[in-house]
Amino acid sequence: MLEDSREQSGHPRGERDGDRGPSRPAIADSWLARSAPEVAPELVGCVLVRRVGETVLRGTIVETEAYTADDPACHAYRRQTKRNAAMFGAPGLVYVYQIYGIHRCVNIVTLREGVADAVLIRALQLEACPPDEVATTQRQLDRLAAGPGKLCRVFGIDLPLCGTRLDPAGELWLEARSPEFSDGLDRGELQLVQTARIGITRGVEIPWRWYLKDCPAVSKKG
DNA sequence: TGAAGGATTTGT
DNA sequence: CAAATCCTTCAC
Repeated sequence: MLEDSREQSGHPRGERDGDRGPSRPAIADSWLARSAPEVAPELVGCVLVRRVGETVLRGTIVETEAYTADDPACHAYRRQTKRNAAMFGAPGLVYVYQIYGIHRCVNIVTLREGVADAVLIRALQLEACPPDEVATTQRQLDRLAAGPGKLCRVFGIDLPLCGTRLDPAGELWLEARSPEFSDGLDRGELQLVQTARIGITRGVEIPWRWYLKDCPAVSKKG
């Protein structure tokens, strides 16, 4: 079991006390062996964990989108290429791509090897400000990972991670929803909203975007 | 071999 | 609403 990184002394601001709880169980590849539209809403509430050296960053997923092999918006819709090859891999692989020459976006590959299904992680709710970031207000912290490009920048997710496997012993992995999050959904205190996907030109009508209602860390408008 | 354009973000 | 910015993808 992975221990949280020890608290670094000397961070005068931005650190909060919410990062000491026990880690949730890591999500198994078998759990991801379902179609992307099935997995995507269930990934909301799960935690994306990133380790870079001694630093461990955690963020609750609050917005996702699903892409499938027969979906015209999918990068792998036409055929397998060098860029999208990871999407054809086994569930539990990571697919990272560069967009507009500037940003990176990260996907979780689902379903099964040979079929290009993946879930785009679009926004994270951070519990604490990463050491290299600046967030003096709660609002700034909320917006730090509010978007697929922003969360990759904050988590240091780049192209070398493309094709690697989610692994609690590695640099990137997923943890299951907390009981509190699941209870919140059960009680209706937390609600998932399903809408059309954002920023695409094909498959525009397909409603495969999910986000946490009223969450301040969701990209654009909730 | 070349050009178009993209699962975005930011500022005007 | 347009720029930034780069490399994959697809057409010639």
